[in-house]
Formats: sequence, C-alpha cells, structure tokens
Amino acid sequence: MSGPTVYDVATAAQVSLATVDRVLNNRGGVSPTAVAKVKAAVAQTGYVRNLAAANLSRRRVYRFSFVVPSGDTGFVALLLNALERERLALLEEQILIQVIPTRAFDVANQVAALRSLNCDAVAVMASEAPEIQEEVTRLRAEGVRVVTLVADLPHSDREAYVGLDNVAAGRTAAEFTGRFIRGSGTVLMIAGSLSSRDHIERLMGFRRVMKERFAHLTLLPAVEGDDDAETVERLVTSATADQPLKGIYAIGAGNRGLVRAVSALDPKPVTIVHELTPTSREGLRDGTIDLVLDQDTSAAVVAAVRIMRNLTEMRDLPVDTGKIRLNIYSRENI
Amino acid sequence: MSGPTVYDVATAAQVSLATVDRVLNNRGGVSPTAVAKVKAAVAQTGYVRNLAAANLSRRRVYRFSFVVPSGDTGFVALLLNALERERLALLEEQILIQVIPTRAFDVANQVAALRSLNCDAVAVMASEAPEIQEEVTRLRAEGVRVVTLVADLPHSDREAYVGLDNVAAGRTAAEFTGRFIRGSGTVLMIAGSLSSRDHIERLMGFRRVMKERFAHLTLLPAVEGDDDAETVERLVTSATADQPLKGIYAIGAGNRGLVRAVSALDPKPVTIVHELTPTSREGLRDGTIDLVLDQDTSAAVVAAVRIMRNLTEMRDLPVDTGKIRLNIYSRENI
DNA sequence: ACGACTTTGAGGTACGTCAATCAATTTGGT
DNA sequence: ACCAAATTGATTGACGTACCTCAAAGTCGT
Repeated sequence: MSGPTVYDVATAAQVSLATVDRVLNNRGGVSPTAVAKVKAAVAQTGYVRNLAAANLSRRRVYRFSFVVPSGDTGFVALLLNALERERLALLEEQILIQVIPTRAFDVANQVAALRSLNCDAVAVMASEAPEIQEEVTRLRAEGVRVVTLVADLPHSDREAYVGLDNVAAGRTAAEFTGRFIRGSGTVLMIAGSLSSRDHIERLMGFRRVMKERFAHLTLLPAVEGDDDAETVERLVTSATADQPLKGIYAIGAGNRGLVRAVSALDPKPVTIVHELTPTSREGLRDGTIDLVLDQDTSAAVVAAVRIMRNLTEMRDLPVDTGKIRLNIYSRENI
Repeated sequence: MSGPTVYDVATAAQVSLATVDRVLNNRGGVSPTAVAKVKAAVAQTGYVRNLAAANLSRRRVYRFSFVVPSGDTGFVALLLNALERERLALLEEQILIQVIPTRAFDVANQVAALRSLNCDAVAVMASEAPEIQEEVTRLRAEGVRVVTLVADLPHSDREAYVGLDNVAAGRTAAEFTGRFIRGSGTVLMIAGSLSSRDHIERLMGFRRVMKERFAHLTLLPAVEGDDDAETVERLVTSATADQPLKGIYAIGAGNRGLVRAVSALDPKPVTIVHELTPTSREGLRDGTIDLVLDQDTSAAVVAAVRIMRNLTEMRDLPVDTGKIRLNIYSRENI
C-alpha cells in the first residue's frame, strides 16, 4: 500500500540494509559500486523516504528563534500574530519557535538578544549596524543558521533573506502613483528612516520609475517620519503649506498620523502606503488611502521557517528563495 | 528534551495509557470524569501530539486526485506545473496525488473522470453542469471529500472552494481600469464563456464598480471569447471598428490574440487581463497589457491539499477557507 | 603471507503514537 | 444483591527510519 521501504531498496540493490543506510544518509565508507547499485535501486523501486518515520527516529527537535522588534501596533504586531498563529501547528512537527522581542533601533539591545540565543537557526529583523553584522558572523561561526527577515543585512553572513524585493515595491508604488495622478504636480515621499536599507531601496525604486516614466511629476526630497504618527502628520501638513500635493508615498509606519493629515486635505493627494494594518485598512475603506502595498506576514513566517528547516537539515542548499510576494490592496480588494 | 508524551499525560492524569488514548482519539467509552482529568493533564503538561509518530503509526496514506482540464498552455499548464512541483514533497508526507486530465467543456468526459475515481478526496475544476453536480453528490455519498478548484460548484455538495473571490477580482479590475483611463470613453469586457460562473462573477463585480464609481465610462455588452486567441483577436478588432476603446477587461484565456489586436491599436486602451502566463508576462513587459490579475497556482494547490487533508482527517471542521489571494502584477512588479 | 585498512553484513534498539486484545473493576437497574 | 453493561487498566505489536555495535569479508602493499 504505502510505497517501498529501505528494506525493499536493500533487496533490489542486493546489498545489506546497513549499506543502503550508509548511502542514503551519506555516511561514507561505501564503494562507488555499491553507491551506484543503491541509487539504481532507489530509482527502480521509486523509494521515497518517509518523513514521519525519519523525523520520529532521529527525534530531532528544531529550535528556531525569531528576533524581532516588539510592538503592539502596526506591522510588527501583525508579524507577532502570525508567529503566534503558526506556533501550534509547528509544534506538532517538532518545531519550537521562540520569539525574542527587542527594542526597535536599539542596537545594543538587539545585539544582546542575538548573544543570548540558544537555537539551531534564527530569523532576525534588526537594524543594519556593524555590531549586528558582527554578531551574525559570530552566530554563523557557532553553527547557527541565520536568516534575515523583512530587513536584510546583505553584507553579513546571513544565508537567506525573507522579505520583499523592496526596489520592486518602490517601482510599483511609483507606477501606480504616476498613473493615478491627473496632470502634473509634486509628490512627497516619507520614509521611516533614511538609514534603514529597506526604506532606502523602496525610495530608489520609486525615484527611478518616476524619472523614467513620469517626469512631469516633481519629487520633493524624501523626509524621515521616524515611524511615528505625530512626526508623519507634521511632515505632511508642513509640506502642503508650500504647495498642494498630488501624491504621497509613505514607506514606513505611522500611518495613523498620515491618515489624519491627508483627510484634512482637499483635493486629496494620491496616497500609497505600506503594510496592511487596521489603520491602513480603514484608510483604504474611507478613501484616504488609495493603495496599500503589503507583505504577507504569515507567508513571511512560513517561508522563514521553511528555509530555516532546510538549512539546518541539508546543511546547505538554500535553493529556497525567500522572496515574499508583494500584495497590492485597494478599496475593492480588502 | 522533546516535550511530554502520552505517557506523561497518563501519569499526570492518574489514568492508564489506554484511557488517555481513548480520550485523545475520541474512541468513546470513557466517563466524563476521566475525560476531564485527561484534558486537564494535557493542558497542564502542555502535551502536543507528535505528528510524525501519529502518521507513522496509523500508516495513513492520503490519496488525493486533481481533476482538471488538460492543456499545455495558459492557466491550466501553470496549475499542472504547480502540481508536479509539489508532488515529491507531498509524497514524503505520504500524500499521493493523482492528476486526472479532462477535456475542457466536455461534460461527459468530466463525469467519466469523476466516476473513475478511487481516492480519499478530490479537487475538481469542472463545468457547472447538473450532471457534474450530481456526480459530486454521489462522490460525497461514498465518503469522498470534494473540493472545487478555481471554478466553484456552489450548489453541489462540495465542502470547500479553493480559488479567487471572483467578484472582488472584477471589482478590482474595474477600479484600476477606471483610475487608469483618462477622460471618458468606452470599455470592452471579454469573457471566456458567459455560462461559466467564475467569469460571470468577475463581470458582475466589474460592472458594479464601474457603475458606482466610474459612471463617465461606457460599458459595451460583454462578449464571449471562448478562451480562444483567434476569437478574442477578432472581437477586439471588430469592437474598435465602431469607436476607439479606452479600456479592455479580458476575463478568460486567449491572451495571445488580445495582445496581437491591442498592439495594433493607437492609442492603446487600458488593458487588464487574468492569469500570469508567459504571454501576459510578455504583454506587461512591452506595455500592451497594463495589469495582470493572477491567482497563484502553487498557493491554490497547497491550499487545496491542506483542506483535503483536514477534511479526511478531522472528518469535518473545514475552518480553512480556500480563498486565494488576488495577485496584481504590473510592469514594475513581475 | 602478514598486518593495516576499507568495505560490507547482521542485528538490535529507540522514537511516540495508534490500535487492538483481554482481564479487571466499577456502575446501574431491578 | 445480583447480572449485565459500562468503564478502566495492563500489555503488546506494528509503523519506517536512524544510528549504533561488532564481526566478517575483502583489498592492498610489502
């Protein structure tokens, strides 16, 4: 009924079970001839390892950590929710996930979090600081597999990145901004922080497409909103003091302030923000926000876990790309 | 190391292993008191079933079938690819998937395919014909769990639908069509077939939003393209003979013909199509197509399998909704 | 032909759950 | 209080793989 087993392979290959085992789990010490025989037998019988049995036997428990900024609103809240939702199902598969909250932008705190780890693999969402890159290197040296989450650390030793292609996200935002705006005018870009790589990349993509395809629109210099509602609100109101805005691209958090500021404007600028949170969802519904670019947090968690498992399992082969799909939400689409 | 086992639960509950087993797998014949004790012990110890051991022990092999139209181009090709990609990984988890190709629109053929099944659950993509609905009812009566895929059969006995919310897809298409078009003019809608429910629903959503929010645009009566490139091409050219088109919403297959026709037009209408195939991808790239609305085939397959497994496993509780996310692709986003 | 070495075989235990059997005990009805 | 029925306990054998040990057989150089 349920497929050939290692015994069948051994029979077909005319070798002992031990040899089959040695080949299958490449333990070495097997002659090329025997290897070939076993491989042929595998192909011939159509043997496929029974994952359940394998996992049971080696009583492996995967210990994965997620080091992410804490926060009970906005994007990180969604991420934490997603983690919580997945936790039980993963537990059934012997995957223990531990969430280690850090303080956003607090490098020392994040380094401390990384230092305290005790796990097989870790997914990190942290600032792109040299101390952190070093810490990643140390972890890798200790045999911990490291994956970056949402915010990449491309110059570190991390083995995979799970998150958006931020340049493409910026390009997409520009395309829709450009096509939604009637006539010419100015467009405001608000980043959370101009030293955060993902935000910079989004800006890059946005600027490039604006220049390539929508040269009739003027870009104001990008401003920093610090992921803070009050700051964002202030920035928008002060920008509109000089001239009317035709469009706003808000890259970081703080959408609550954005919505407040924008809903006071008439005519409303074309407004595109990131991350589908309750606030941005509400903004879409009442027309304050035109488009939300979102990276699905559940998908991100699932992808991260999958990659971490592959990494700890195969010891290499991160064929898995962690590219998360860019979800575009509009009023009709939530 | 690896969590509490049933033995620990038995100890904590001060009952025998057999009783724990009876409660956990609700075999009945256990007093309410004992049930409570076991449940308390589970909560207290934090016991979580080891899926690997469970699957191994009951040597369950899931046999799932996918009944889908054959075809080596377009959407079904993507679907078949996705199935092929997932097959091996699923095999490792003792999930056998069998793909049964049918001839599109050939009801008798599809009924025959359904009749020949021998499996635990099936995902069906078929026409909405009474004969097929009956066949679904028969399957259900025989204990086969049935899920509809991409095209729903809402009046049948199917237990879940995996696919897009087609009304929302239509609404989204309308929103972007409306916002992309400058000035007023006419918009053409091409369905694959006006008797296919998913296409009807997309049309409905599209029409409704057009009327609600973009009343300055005129909708031509919807036409049938038969999912055929030649027909679609002919329809577009003949529609543009009377008056220039400002927009086209192509719901079904046959995008090759659409691209041919549209690229001959100047100015190009705003063109929105469904399903990211090589053709539509190319169209996006060269500017013939403005937007592609896509349902991710891999996601659909994964969701279908997951639901089928839940169904055959829990015998009910299809808490899982099979709503597939609507992916929006633009030139900057592929 | 000797030892040193590599390759192979045989066999066993463990993983945690499921499923089954059979005996022992309790409960309820009258 | 007695019999039938319901409930509980004790025990056992799979499931398929991983991993270990120990011995047997084969290979090689000198």
